[in-house]
Amino acid sequence: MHKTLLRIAVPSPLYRSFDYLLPDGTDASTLKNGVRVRVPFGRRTVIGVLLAVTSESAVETHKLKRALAILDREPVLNADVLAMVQWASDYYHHPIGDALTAALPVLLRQGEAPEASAIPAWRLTAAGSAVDSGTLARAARQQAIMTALQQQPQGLARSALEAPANVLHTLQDKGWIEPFNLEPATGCCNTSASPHTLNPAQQHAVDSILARFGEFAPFLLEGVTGSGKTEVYLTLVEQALSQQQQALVLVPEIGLTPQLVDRFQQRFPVPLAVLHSGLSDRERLNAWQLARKGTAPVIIGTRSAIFTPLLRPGLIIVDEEHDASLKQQDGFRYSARDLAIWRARRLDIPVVLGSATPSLESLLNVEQERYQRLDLPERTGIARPPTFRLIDVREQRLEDGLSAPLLAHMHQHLDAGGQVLLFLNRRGFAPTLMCYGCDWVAECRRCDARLTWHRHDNRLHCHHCGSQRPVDTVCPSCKGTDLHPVGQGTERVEQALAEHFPAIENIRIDRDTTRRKGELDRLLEQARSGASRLLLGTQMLAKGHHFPNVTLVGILDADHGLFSTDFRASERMAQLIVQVAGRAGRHERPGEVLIQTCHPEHPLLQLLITEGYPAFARAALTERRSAQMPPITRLALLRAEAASADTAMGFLATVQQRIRATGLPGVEVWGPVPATMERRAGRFRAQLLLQSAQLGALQRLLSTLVRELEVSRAARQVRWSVDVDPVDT
DNA sequence: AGCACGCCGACT
DNA sequence: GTCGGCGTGCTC
Repeated sequence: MHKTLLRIAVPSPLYRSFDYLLPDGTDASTLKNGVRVRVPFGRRTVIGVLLAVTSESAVETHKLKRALAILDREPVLNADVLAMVQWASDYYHHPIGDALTAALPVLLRQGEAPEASAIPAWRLTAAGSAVDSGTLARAARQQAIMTALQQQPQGLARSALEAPANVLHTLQDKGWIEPFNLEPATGCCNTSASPHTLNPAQQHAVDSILARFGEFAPFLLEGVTGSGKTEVYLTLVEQALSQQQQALVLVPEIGLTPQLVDRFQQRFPVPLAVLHSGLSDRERLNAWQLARKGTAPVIIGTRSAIFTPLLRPGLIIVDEEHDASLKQQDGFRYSARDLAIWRARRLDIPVVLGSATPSLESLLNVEQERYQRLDLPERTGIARPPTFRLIDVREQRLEDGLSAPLLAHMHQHLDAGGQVLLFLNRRGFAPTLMCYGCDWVAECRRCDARLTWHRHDNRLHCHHCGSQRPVDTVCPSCKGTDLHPVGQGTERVEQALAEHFPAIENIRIDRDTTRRKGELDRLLEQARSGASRLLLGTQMLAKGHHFPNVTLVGILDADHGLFSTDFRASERMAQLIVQVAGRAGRHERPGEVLIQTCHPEHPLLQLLITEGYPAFARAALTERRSAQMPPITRLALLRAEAASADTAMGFLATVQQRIRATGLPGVEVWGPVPATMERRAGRFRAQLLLQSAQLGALQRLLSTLVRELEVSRAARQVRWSVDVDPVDT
């Protein structure tokens, strides 16, 4: 029997592939797995991906339809990516067609040819170059465009300008700007190959990894902030390039900053393929294509870049491997870090996981000798590590969240000419609006959450569903007017800073102040240059930015992570504290870190500040071991969401009984329990926790579960999903 | 997820 | 009389 059937992954939420007859006049022997195929599916026509050419089908031959057309000669997904997605679809229990869809650039899903093509762009005309954009002070949008283009003489992609078409056309009518096509793979090669010397630890790390080029070898590169991890990455990438290989670099969302890209761009005289969320579909396809064709030897991207096909793969780097954004939080819930390991094994290449604060998962892998650990203990230059101190705020009267000792230290450091960075992971003015008459608090109508008062628009915002409304002036409960903001957000602290330090310019960096494109860069530049000496911000400020003159870091509220229902909360708190602290004392001046807390006696917090992250991590791992929690055991969640709490909980209760009845050895079932925030955007959420010491047992249970749920009538009353290795529970 | 079929309530 | 509400079923 000839192999004449096509096994196709079709974009749908179904946990199976579909078989088709060959299109008319097609020779099956020329087909390669991974090509796209247009097929009839139900009453529609869709684009699927060829998984295999086969001779047998579980479906009777007369029921098979004929595929309409083969869209590619060469696979859009090469063998390793195709295999990786199939493995991930299995492991994360996500439908194969949907998983493959997530791996393909949008334009390829829509049937476009996989060719790079020109990008619509704008540049200045000769007349435009002569214009003083200061004269456009009354037309802010036009001015922004002109300024941007004057900084980029070679022109900017339409999508990078983020300007409405009518404004562009106004400028075109004035004869100042003109449209043109930006060719793919241009705009590279301004390399300024500076000589760089590595310190002994860096050199040792580089040598160890280089020795394993060409084979599968996972490394954990543990380097404190400022120890020069990036320089190690650059040297390794340089080596890969010199061996005609490509390097794939994964970074967390917030880590993919223009500074990082610049650093790579300046080092290598080659086109970079940069994959970030701001790209248009066309730009994304182009970057993807440059990677696949081997034109771009270096690919930098966030989570989804792990699916980029590479012609000559040589090295994978995952920076900030502990970062939660490497795990997709909805739909196809894969971990880009874990897939990177899988892919490197399949490709027989080294993979480097880098972090100043490694995940307990990776540390356990080191302990079990699955990963080789490489340490970068020293800070580069003459910088010394910062000193830590806890401030017990139970004994303090807090003025707008700032304790007296913290204020005193701030004065000291500012007087000495230093820069001060304050970290508060809460935006808005106050996280609560409370009635002092009856203790009523303003809550979201659609979520189980309090509303945050934002002063800039004087409205109450829900940070979970995005809804907002005017601030109450009368208490809806007791009709009193004694309503007060309680607690501190960054807006409130910003105001307090202005009162305490009127002579010192401060800047606030959070999602609200950086909404406009380019604003984050502008503020960061202002911080870096020292123009502002008081820096206040949320996570955005904590991750990956260098502020050489910061000598004091204040963490305004460390308590969030100490007592939480999520077993990973303390790990995340520790990582954040270390990361924020890493902003201090990076130059000649030693830094100081002050942490405000109501629980200065907390053992993990104590350990963290007295002995550092490695000691903290060892203790946390011991805790996980006695609690039988990941990474010692494996975890999966069955999540359910419905319009009513009873529906969601009832469904999970049925599933739980079903599992109990079947009696699966080795798997514990906990719950169902309502989610941490049970109601969100008007929907009720609950989850069932499945835990096992054996991955195999857990996986088998999930497989049967998913197969049953797919056809279960009860399951159609809810929205359910499986989350393997969840990062928040 | 789409998309159609199907069987009951208020409208031109 | 029909437009349309969303329950149910199916996709090689």
